[in-house]
Amino acid sequence: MRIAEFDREKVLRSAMTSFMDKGYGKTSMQDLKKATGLHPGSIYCAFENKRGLLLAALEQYRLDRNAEFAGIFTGQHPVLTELKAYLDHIVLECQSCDASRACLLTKALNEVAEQDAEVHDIITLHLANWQVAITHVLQQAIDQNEITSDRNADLRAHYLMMGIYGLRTFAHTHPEGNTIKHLADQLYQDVCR
Amino acid sequence: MRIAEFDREKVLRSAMTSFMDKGYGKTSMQDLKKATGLHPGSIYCAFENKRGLLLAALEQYRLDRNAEFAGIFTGQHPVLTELKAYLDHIVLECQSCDASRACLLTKALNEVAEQDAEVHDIITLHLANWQVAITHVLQQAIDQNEITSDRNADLRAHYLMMGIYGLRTFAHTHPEGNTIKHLADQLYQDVCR
DNA sequence: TTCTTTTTTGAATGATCATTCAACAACTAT
DNA sequence: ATAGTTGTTGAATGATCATTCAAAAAAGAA
Repeated sequence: MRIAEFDREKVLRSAMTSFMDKGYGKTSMQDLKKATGLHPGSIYCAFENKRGLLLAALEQYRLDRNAEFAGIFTGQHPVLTELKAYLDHIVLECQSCDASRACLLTKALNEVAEQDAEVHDIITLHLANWQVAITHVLQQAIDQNEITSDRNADLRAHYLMMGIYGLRTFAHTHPEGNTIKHLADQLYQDVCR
Repeated sequence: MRIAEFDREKVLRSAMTSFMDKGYGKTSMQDLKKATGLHPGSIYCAFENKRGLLLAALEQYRLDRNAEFAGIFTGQHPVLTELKAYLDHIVLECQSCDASRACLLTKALNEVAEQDAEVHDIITLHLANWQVAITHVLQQAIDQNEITSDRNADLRAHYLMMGIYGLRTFAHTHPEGNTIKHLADQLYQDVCR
């Protein structure tokens, strides 16, 4: 026996940012070697493939995003307060210098999912889980009479997700100023109206 | 002298759909040869580069989109009626079987714009022009008292664009049913509220 | 027709890339 | 300590790709 020397999470996060910066296709094994510090052979030993590394990175991304979500929706504050904080968090992400480093899911969805059914399914599943979580949040808000029930939680969740997708794309071409913040604020109002 | 044999618009539209289907990076010259019917040498003679072909395809896409826009906003109907028709048109596009063939601009923005400043500028310019056109439409609606002036046309235009970006991404994972239609209808209401 | 210019053809080129592999090193268990 | 197993190294491999090029073909000008 022998234990692998590298820190799996660090390696996967490095791979993640490489894939987000250059895209999956344009990220060469040399890029990945530089980014992760792993030699080609080690990558193939640990992840079988460049594609295997992508799958593992997607899984790590899922874990990270879930942790982030759980860290905001703790239940310690009113649901809507937490939802607002969640949107503000996304705005900051869009405004950060590496906004183009956007979301691994949408990047991979655009670039590889259409050619790779398994990747498509993984991403679709992850997004579906995200939707369930958001629906749950909005259902809580309805149950606690923070918002009305004339539009159900599912509909509101769909709309919120659409808005967040749009915010991210919008940020690609409008990184300056606080346009993003304004849009997010109105999105919040429209979802909770 | 000798005149080129191929139909430039047909070639560019073929290249467009190839780039949209497989992405710019994964579309090989062989793919382009099959799609356009042009041999590699001819492509290099006419467009200098694979990248030159992308630039030409982006320009053709711009022309096509502008024509489409002008065909809907004719001024023959009330502005808001035309805006509704525009959104319905986008919904149909999202629901069509080749929804993944989405928008060349957002695809290229995600895949190549971050690595290629000129492509980024071209896309940003096109999107800015689109924004101006949409703002103009909404300003008309305000001037004609079809919507209130408590939110200005710019803000409304930004929100509409964000929504359309989001619709397209959303459609990638929810092609079924009329969720897209519902979302577009609410987007319309929120923009015009 | 004949010359000139431009396009077309498709094989050749050189670069890049993912992947493999065999030698080597490190760790565990006996 | 030693055998066995597994991770690491980095050069080699074979495939793929964008690009080039020289020969052939087509069209207009003379």
